[in-house]
Amino acid sequence: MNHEPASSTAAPRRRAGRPRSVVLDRELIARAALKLVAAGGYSTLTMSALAKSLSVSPSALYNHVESKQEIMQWIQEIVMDGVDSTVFETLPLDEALMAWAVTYRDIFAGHAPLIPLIAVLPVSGSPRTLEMYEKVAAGFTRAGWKQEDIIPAIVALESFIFGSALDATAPLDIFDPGENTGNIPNFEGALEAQRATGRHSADAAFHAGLRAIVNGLLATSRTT
Amino acid sequence: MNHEPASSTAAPRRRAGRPRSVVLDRELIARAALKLVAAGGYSTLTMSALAKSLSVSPSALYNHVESKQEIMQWIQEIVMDGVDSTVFETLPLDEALMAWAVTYRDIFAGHAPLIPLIAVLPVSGSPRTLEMYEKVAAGFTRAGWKQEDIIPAIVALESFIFGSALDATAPLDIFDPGENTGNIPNFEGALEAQRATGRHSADAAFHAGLRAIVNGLLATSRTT
DNA sequence: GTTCTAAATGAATGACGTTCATTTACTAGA
DNA sequence: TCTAGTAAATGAACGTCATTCATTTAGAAC
Repeated sequence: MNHEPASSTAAPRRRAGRPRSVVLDRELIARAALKLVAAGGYSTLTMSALAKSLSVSPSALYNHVESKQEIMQWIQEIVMDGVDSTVFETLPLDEALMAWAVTYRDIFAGHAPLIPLIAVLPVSGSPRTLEMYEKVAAGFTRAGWKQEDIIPAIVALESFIFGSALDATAPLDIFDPGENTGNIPNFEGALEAQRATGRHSADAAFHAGLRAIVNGLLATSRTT
Repeated sequence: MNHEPASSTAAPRRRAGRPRSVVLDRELIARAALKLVAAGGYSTLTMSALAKSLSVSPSALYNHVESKQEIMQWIQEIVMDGVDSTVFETLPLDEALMAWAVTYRDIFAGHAPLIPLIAVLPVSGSPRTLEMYEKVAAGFTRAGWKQEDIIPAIVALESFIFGSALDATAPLDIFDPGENTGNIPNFEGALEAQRATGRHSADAAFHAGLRAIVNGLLATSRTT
């Protein structure tokens, strides 16, 4: 992971404008947006706040960006770059999948608003995401998987990861039945027993689920 | 599934107003909202469109609703009611989980914008959701599961289901690498092989993943 | 008939994201 | 050195939202 600035479209060269100290470009905007998000969450990421943080007027951003969505995509690429997919080159498939999934979920738990976007976004716009897929696919191939089973396995894992990342942002007491108690003995019993373990239910669920899905996938995999 | 009107707070009785034909109430608003969504998707669900569909001014809605979010929660309850969780009373656990998960995903694939909401919403506000959890928990209990493992298993399954529902809304060609071809032989090979099967990759992934996670959970389950 | 009150009104507000005509100031070519 | 040409920034709009609020309306209760 961790690439250079990597602007797929050549960065605009200093040309003109006002007595500006710097000229906006993709990298600058994306970094500023990420900083804003890091400081105050996604609700503080507005075009005017972003512009202000760059000492520029909101409309100036539109010389470099088509829409706010595009900025979200830039952020997504940077964030995705934090996912460690080198593990597929060093670990056996099952361990690599587990390690990869853990970092993947942890990172996107802090960027939940990106998830509905990513799930629907063509990968063609994100070279780094493609690189990640390549490394994962290589891991499956090396383990002898049938080619046609690889994409579904990756997508299934990602679905679980994204769902778990969303879940990780839920409040701790999300399952508290409140006043609606009485008719739900099995659920309440399970809830109490889970509570007694002292574990975060989201974490317990993610790890149990991850083990299950990885084992399950490997158990049913047909090799070439 | 399928309950009566079920307004937890008593419905406001006809009291006064204008020469209105009907008085707004929770059920009426929720149904109108759902109808709007069914007709034009979530982007068409605005407070003024909703008000117009009820022949009322937007501000009138706020006599019955705290916020648009609350309307979304009402919709969520109705939608959740469509998930069939009676299967746990008739089928063995593994089959019941599969059947339940399939309807769960299919239904929420048509209501993706609800997912980020649900994942974070306290269940205390939704009696029907609690009822569903009770049925699922009962299924696990009946199969002899350790109580403390039940909640994590349910949460893991739900995470996978929600992630898959989001994924189901993605465009068919989401994985098309576009111009970024060349350095990704393993991924492209896997993609081509998957394409050749003629299956929707989202569907293939969901079914493969579901089988894997259910088998994996049952394989590692410790019973009482 | 007077009072009480739930409900509806419509005008106004304040965030947003986004557009556009206009201006600014650097660069390249004559 | 002068002159276009042009990337970039400006600020004043817009349109679309959700939401608020003072005011009005008209049944119900006594």
